[in-house]
Amino acid sequence: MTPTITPIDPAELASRLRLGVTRLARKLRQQAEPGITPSLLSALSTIERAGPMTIGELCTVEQVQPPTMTRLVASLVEMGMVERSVDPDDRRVAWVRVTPAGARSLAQTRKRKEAYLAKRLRRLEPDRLAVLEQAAAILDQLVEGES
Amino acid sequence: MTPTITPIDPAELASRLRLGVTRLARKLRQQAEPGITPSLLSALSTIERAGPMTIGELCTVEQVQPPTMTRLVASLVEMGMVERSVDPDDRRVAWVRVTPAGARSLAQTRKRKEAYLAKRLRRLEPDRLAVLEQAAAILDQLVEGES
DNA sequence: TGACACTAATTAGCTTTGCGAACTATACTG
DNA sequence: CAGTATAGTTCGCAAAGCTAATTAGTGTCA
Repeated sequence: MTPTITPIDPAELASRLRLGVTRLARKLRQQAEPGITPSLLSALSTIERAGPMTIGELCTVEQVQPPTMTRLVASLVEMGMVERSVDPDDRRVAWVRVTPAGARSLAQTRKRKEAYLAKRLRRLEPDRLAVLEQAAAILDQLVEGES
Repeated sequence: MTPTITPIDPAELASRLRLGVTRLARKLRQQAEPGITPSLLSALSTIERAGPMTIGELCTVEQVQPPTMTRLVASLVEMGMVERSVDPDDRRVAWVRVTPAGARSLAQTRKRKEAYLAKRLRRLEPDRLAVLEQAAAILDQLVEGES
């Protein structure tokens, strides 16, 4: 479908992709449940997926500076979603891990949070879904190899 | 390429797409030039693209509540990027349009702002670029038909 | 005409998220 | 042991978003 003969201009694509991504991100942000915000959810979700990890690792994955992550983690701890512990070998390091309550909340919350997007995705034809499926993987890589 | 036989689960895709989009949006935000922020640029860009428009129309396109857009437009006016005028037929309505200075700044700024993304896109193989090209269009539609 | 409802945009006040700079505590190294 | 490096934290600030309440202008209809 739509085989592209003319080479794609990365700058042009960057322009359009940036707009689309920014708007979708904004729309997703609006779907936040009361209590857990998108940033908190994103961090929590990463912690669950990547297992116990340090604040620094979290910063890298979440593309956020340390002060921001310190605050996000503090919120999650206060909510009982996450536990901190000091590394016995290097006491500067803080490990974080999801609590059972956190995992439970994550499952429920994730479902609701993504309902908005899923609802819209369900209206798409299968081949468009397939495009987005591939795009999701590419987007991940795009940000991953990072300085 | 990569024909998907198994049907794609929209919920699953929603999860991954949300993470990728959120992170990329965050990374893009960090590339802001001093002076013009991503939100301002997005609004300015929309005004240029969609011609003179009202604040309300801008809110719809930008997926933002009126108070937010009022503030963004006020900033743009203060910077001389945009001009406001009162609709003579309905004096509640405010029209906004890009000034020549705004267009100029937009061209420069856009180039720099998208350099980050374009730089990464250039590392991709053509067929991956093609996927993102299609994805960009789909993302636009996804948010467009909206309640 | 005058009262009432509706609409476009603004103002006010709050929250979240992000940053950089400066600091603390711990670990490493020569 | 002095100096340097590293992991997180605290502080203060700014941007961007929201809701609720307000202002100003339009439209309706009795």
